[in-house]
Amino acid sequence: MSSDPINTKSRILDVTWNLLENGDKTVRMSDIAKAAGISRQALYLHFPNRAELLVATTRHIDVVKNVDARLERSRSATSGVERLHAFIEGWGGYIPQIHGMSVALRAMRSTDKEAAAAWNDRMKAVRHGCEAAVQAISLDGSLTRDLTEEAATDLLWTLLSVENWERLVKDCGWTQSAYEKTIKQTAEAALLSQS
Amino acid sequence: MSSDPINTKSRILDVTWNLLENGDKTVRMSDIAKAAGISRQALYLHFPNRAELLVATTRHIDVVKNVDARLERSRSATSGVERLHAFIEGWGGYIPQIHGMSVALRAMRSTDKEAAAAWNDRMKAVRHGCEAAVQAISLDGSLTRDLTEEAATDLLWTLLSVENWERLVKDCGWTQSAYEKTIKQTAEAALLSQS
DNA sequence: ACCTTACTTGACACCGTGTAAAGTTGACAC
DNA sequence: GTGTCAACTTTACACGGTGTCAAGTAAGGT
Repeated sequence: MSSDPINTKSRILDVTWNLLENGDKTVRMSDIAKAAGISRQALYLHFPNRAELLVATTRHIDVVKNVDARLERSRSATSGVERLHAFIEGWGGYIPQIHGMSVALRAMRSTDKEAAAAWNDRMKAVRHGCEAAVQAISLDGSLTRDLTEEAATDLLWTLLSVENWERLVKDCGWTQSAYEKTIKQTAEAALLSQS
Repeated sequence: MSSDPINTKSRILDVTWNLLENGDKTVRMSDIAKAAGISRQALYLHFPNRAELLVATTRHIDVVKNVDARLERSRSATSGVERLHAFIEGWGGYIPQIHGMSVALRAMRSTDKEAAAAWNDRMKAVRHGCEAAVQAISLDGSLTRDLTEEAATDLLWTLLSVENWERLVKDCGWTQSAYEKTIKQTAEAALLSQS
């Protein structure tokens, strides 16, 4: 055979992504192998274990979906509130695309240290975005006096969690736009001083 | 031996509870058995499987901590806002005591249907409390016009999730009182009309 | 003395992850 | 056209955790 290893590797990543986002049940290594058209063992020739395969898949999704560009778009905003809106749209709109991934990675957190670290890294990046938005609001002088910048960042970060998106969109059946609209309103109501 | 089965059963529940709240790692059936001073197999004489043991433990905690009384206390509130506050204190103050339990039950959701159902039931009860608070606010005429009663209930329910408590208190290091205070403020800002 | 109840010990099947070893097949080199 | 390398295959097995099964034991009541 001797097929192209790069093709196989990216095919594995695509297939893993697809299974995670569209599959209903838990995705096993054998499921991924079958979907990629290789043996389960061949999977371990490309990735040392399940955790690293999942982590590699997140990175792969990031590249394909260009998450950096998405999140950096909020940098061009002039006012704090604009920045807040842009960030909520950027991150909030990204969540649906990584949701399946996120479920799998979070499920591994309890048993796998590496998976936990990967997820935390990810969340730390989101927190940085939240921090930047809060600082922009603070610089405008419109941050509520009830919260320090740090507390405001924590709160916004919490508001924008994947878990909250899950609950509102998946459990409560909200549309993506209703989610974004209400989160924006809630974030504004919680963070801005009533002028 | 022939020890008292009721004592053994409640000892198992106590020990499970204790391990879940104070243990750092994943709690296995063998851990529980060892802590209860019985064999692993004897556990299966009292509970058919891990899921039912966990579910029974939640019910046990509810009884001991009197969760009903806690949540019903908000019924005596006169205004909608008071009711909201009482509910946030009641449920929000209960979360720390069931947190370990909640982690374990949520971790099982993906693999065990019964565990998922038990957790959902639980959350449905919380949602009822949220609904009652929102209706009280609406009756006062102070619900924001931006949200329907249902959407407001969804939002409050989301705000009061165990996951949000986890993030703010466990991950961000907030105190319990800071958590309660800020959630109250945020809920008010999001749900009340600006008068 | 006998039965019942609450347990014990030991063995084992199942599932999913990860490891190990030996065999196959295609591409490319010389 | 022979040899070698790389990508893969098949088969087999160890491990950890859950759950099952069967036989044995020890205390209490009648």
